[in-house]
Amino acid sequence: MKLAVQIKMTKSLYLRDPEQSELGRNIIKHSIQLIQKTGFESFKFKKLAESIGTTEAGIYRYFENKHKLLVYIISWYWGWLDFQIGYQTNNVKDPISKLKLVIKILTNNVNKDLIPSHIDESLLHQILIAEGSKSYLTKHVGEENNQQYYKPYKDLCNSVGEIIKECDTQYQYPHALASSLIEVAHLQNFFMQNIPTITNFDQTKKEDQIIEFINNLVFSSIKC
Amino acid sequence: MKLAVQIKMTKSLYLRDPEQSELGRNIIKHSIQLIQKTGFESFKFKKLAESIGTTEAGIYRYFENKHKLLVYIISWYWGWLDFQIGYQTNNVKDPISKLKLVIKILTNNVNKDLIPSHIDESLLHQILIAEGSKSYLTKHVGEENNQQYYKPYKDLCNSVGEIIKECDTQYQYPHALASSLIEVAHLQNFFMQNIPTITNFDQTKKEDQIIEFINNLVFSSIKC
DNA sequence: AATAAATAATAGTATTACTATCATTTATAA
DNA sequence: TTATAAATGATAGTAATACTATTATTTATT
Repeated sequence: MKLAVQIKMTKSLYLRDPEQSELGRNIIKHSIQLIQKTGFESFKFKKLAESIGTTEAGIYRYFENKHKLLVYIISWYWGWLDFQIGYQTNNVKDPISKLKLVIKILTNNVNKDLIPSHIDESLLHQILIAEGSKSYLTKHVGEENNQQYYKPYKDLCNSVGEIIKECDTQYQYPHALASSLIEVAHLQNFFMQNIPTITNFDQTKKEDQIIEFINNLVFSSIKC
Repeated sequence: MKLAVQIKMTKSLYLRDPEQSELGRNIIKHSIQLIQKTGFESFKFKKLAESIGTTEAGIYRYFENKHKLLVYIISWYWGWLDFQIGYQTNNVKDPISKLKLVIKILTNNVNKDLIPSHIDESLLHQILIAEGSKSYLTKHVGEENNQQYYKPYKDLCNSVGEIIKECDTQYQYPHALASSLIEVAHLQNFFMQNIPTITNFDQTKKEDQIIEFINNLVFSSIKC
């Protein structure tokens, strides 16, 4: 049996743990496919149920509503990225090389080892780009934050912030820079794909220019 | 009669021009209040109609759906900011001072002269922060871009990009930097208000630290 | 005064987001 | 094995929503 990582999830996000059953894993798997294909606004529990071969009620036993399901999926990915950063930078000593690797991981993650088999990493990456900010852009962000919905995201920002601090102990805004670079990586990818005039990136070159842009942005700001 | 600016809007966004009638201006005015108060997801044409004292059908004669109304409002604000930049930097010669002023305007716009009386600038600024990216984060972004929905946004990115170029003619990513700084300004403001651990900003200091953070980010990246 | 345009009033429809109920299957435990 | 509980399937139902359609009334224009 293939080794796969377990990402710790906030219990308040689900009613029944989707990782513990075949139906649960199917909900995650098909949600990722459907959300990526149709966009979150057109994503309906009824369609999801049909594509799995279960009923709406079946889904509702796992997730109270589709917003929580989105937050679950997005959080899972933040947790996954945070794990990847720890795992891939494990034996990198030099903080600058470390931060460069982190930027690369955040911009176009490649390592697909250890990912649970029901999760399609590249679809999930596309969801992050196009739907990620919808997880926190709600009127209930305050309560949801209190209920730890965004813990994996905050942990990730913190991990990246710590590496920034290693590079420049004097830098005043490590967390703001961390959250900015994470968001800018996704945003510029979205713009490159959809509104290319407001970027200077050529889609044929994939994420390479975005990585260069962010490297320049980050390493000019911090003194190292 | 007070002087007010006219922002040129894309015709495909509305069925009837809301600036040309009392009802239309009321739709804009009350939309801004309601969206800010309840968030876009809970914003309903029925509630909007009630608060104006008209009927749902009345709103639908101006806007096909609430997404178009959101894009209209957001676009109006991009147009307004673009105008503000031109107006306020008009007699600033030094490109660096100009760019600093632009960053300030984008982060917390203050000048409320010339704004049409039915538009509440500070509410609109809050909407930009919390709902702005929903205008383009849709599966139809491609078609909507073709229909010029984002023209004011692209024009603004272009104006800012041009000023960046003035500061450093060699810099490779002026548009990407422009769109990034616009978005980061809003994003960090949102995080400061709602998920403060992922920023390094103290809300009591308002936007001053955000401005400093972005100044540092931008002026380290470009050589000047 | 005649005509057109904008608005108000009302009703109706398909879809959606959920809740409730009960029967059946599957897992667990005595 | 049998008893029991837990998970799932099947079906139905409801309130709210995002629109569309129709007709009457008011307001503006010629």
